[in-house]
Amino acid sequence: MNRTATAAGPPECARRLIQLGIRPTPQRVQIAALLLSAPQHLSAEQILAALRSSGTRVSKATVYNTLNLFAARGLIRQLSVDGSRAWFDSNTAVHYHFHDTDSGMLIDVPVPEVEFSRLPSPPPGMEVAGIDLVIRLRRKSDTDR
Amino acid sequence: MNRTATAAGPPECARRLIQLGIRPTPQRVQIAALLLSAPQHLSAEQILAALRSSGTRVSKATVYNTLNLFAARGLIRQLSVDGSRAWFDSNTAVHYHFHDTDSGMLIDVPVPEVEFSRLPSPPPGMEVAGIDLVIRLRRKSDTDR
DNA sequence: TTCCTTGCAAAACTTTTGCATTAAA
DNA sequence: TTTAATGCAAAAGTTTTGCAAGGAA
Repeated sequence: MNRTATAAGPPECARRLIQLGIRPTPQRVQIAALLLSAPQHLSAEQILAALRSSGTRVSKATVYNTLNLFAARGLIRQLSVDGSRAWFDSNTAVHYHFHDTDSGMLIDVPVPEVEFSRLPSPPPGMEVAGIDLVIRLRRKSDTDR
Repeated sequence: MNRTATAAGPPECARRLIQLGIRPTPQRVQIAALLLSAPQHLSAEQILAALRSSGTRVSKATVYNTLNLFAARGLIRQLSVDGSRAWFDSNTAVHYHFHDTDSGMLIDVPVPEVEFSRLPSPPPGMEVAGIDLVIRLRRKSDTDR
């Protein structure tokens, strides 16, 4: 089973939604097609703007409802890298992120590029549900080069 | 120089604010004293409530202004572990976190408990400003034990 | 018919801002 | 006297909710 985002047209998206038990309404299929067209990070507002400018009729509430639904079913992943807004990541494979502090841009870091030689054991009765790693970047200052 | 939060009364807090070039007004000293009384994670609203219930007269705007100021000067650290609100961490030493997905609670993970044997190099012209690691926890389900 | 989905507006929540007032250097 | 900090309320930004209307099963 392919868990990473791959280019997918609306028909393929509709199929994937059905697999997840999600009724493939036009709005949902459009949102899925946009997100899954490539591995990327989009905000709710960006998705709303993109859909509307491409002629899709959709409301803000539906965008949020749909994104939350997709995230709950594991089709996408919600990220909290800065406090200002949520980012929705179409790459659901386990991976990490670079975060450019200046521009706010996110860049995927594939799993093989990070290796933990030591991790703490979770408290009793708890288990690890996932690991979020954000490597914060800043522009090199001229004096440092 | 001690960079970790340590129990500190108002006089010691005032001294520390002055060191950082921050004028030690009563509100600022109270907020610092609350946060630095122990390593902990507090939200702006929690801080406002705690100060008011202890008799300190302070406004919401001042709490936010002060927390942002403290974070900018490195006295505390702002965390984005869930999208809903900012958490302010009085432990400014480099460290990581456990995050209990159910309760929302945060637990510090000291640096020695995590070891990276491999990390990606930053893109050209960029340097690493910091690493945020959040280990998300969930209650072990009964069937798993 | 029955259930689910959508859209719209309003509400809720967190955080920031404008501005008059107050306090400190 | 001059600058900086505070408080209040309003504004701004993001996300959620209530509810009527529409559409699919």
